[in-house]
Amino acid sequence: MGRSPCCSKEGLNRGAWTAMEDKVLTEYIKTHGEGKWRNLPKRAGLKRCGKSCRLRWLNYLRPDIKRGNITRDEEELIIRLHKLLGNRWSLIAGRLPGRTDNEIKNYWNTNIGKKIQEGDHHSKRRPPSTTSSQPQLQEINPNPSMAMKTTSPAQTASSSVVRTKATRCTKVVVTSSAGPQEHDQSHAIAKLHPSLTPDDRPLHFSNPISEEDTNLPNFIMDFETDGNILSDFLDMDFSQLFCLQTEADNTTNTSATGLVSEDHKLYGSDSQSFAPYIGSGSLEWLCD
DNA sequence: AATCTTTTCAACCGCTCTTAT
DNA sequence: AATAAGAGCGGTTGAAAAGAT
Repeated sequence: MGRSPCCSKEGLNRGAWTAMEDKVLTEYIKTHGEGKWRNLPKRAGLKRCGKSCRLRWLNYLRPDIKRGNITRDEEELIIRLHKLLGNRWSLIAGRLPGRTDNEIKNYWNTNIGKKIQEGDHHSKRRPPSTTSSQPQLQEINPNPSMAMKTTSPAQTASSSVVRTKATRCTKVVVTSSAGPQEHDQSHAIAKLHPSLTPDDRPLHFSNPISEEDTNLPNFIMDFETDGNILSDFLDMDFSQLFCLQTEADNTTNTSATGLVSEDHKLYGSDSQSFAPYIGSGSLEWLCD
């Protein structure tokens, strides 16, 4: 049986998108919104497959895309979520505001996965977040988007191909030390939520899982036995996880909301939604 | 400076899942 | 219930840039 192809593919442009195509697509979506991808190219006057348009929009043109290298915190989060979810990149991406599944997948394949394979991920402590070829641009460059991506469609009026590739940058002096990031998040959380009791602990999170005896498939099966729990879990804002230490360092009498760093501004402020799970120790396995 | 090798990541492909009819 | 269309996902590929020789 099989499905009919999403488009004839004949007479369609393929490969890298031009600035003009980006502009047309962006304008169209601004006016008409997302969706109806199959018909979109025809309506917008693009010689592209609908799937290609969707991908281009989701992975590059969307206004909320976060530019720049994956940060250490993001990498840790990816590793933890991957431990939990496996290669479900879209789910993982859903926990990292502004990051796309494709970006995370690529990052995993080129950095984390490789490290793990090479066995230099043994040190459970924070791995060198970025490989030698991936310095922390966000900590160095005030405008990471310029370092990471080339000109935006708006900047290039021509219809030349937009080179969106990141430029590799290996010779950078990183001034910030990694030391303070050796965080003990559960400690920080305990400081933030001293009032939480074991009664707050949801059933399915009551047994922290050590790295050694985690049988991931079984664990996920257990995890998924209660769809509501999983749903709630995935609704949490994991991005707040790596905000907590900083906050604990900065203040002891504020709630988990009202985070002020640059990244924090991007995130929602409902860390309370998972605080009960973490504060009770239920998710300490996620924090190592 | 030229050439080769490695790395990166945008884009493609094929499949599955969801929704509409 | 069956079928098709639409949408989304994850794996893979290949062009281009950077590094090595």
